[in-house]
Amino acid sequence: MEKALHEKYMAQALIIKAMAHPTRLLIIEKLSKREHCVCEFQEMVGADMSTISKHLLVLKNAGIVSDDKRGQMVFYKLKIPCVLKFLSCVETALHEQAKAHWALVK
Amino acid sequence: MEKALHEKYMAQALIIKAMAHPTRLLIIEKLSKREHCVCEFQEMVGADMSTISKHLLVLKNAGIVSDDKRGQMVFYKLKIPCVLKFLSCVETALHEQAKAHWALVK
DNA sequence: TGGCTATTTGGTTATATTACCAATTAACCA
DNA sequence: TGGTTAATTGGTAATATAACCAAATAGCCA
Repeated sequence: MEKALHEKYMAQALIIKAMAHPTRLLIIEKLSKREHCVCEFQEMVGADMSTISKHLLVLKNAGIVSDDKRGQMVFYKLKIPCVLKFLSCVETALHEQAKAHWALVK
Repeated sequence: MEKALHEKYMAQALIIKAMAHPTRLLIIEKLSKREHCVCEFQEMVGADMSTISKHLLVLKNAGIVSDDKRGQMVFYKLKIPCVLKFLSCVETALHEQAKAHWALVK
């Protein structure tokens, strides 16, 4: 593959890879409604806070979320709302798959 | 996290993870124009054919592409075209990031 | 049938990702 | 100041991913 082209796909993959984890998808979906602090995600997910913090770092490094420290809490918000359209595409695909699977079973 | 919710995010992540690789992004983009056989991708990417074949398997397992054997060749085509909208979202985000970075440098 | 081509599968190794725990940093308040 | 809370960072171990080579499969044609 040509170098410039490869770098384009690398950059795209970086953003997409950042989304490719169940916990991070939950985070993105929650942030689409309103901003949240780290502790809120910890309650929702039930993992160690350091784990949540690292997931948020991945999203931040990819440019998907931004952070804002207020007092001792850090609030995160969604920077690229268009990723949600993609999630609905994925949801549709999953429904199609379920339907196709069901048709085979019958 | 509640079990049903976690499974929803797991299923979504499976599809997204399948996209999260430079070679597979190239494949998706090429397939958005027309179907291609494995050997065409090998030429474009320059990797071992077994590597390409495995990338295509990942996309197929995720339900993103379908395959069709005709003669000794296998043709792949895109099953979920809406993933392309997402790629344009990602492209826009990358441009924004580049702009923001440029503003800092100036 | 035997050889040629396209593709897949199996195996191995190197690298990346993720989760947890422990330690650190930073802000707040008594 | 000292203690408490929110969050991040560093370290480690388990697991997943990706690349290549070699071998197997399947279709074609002489």
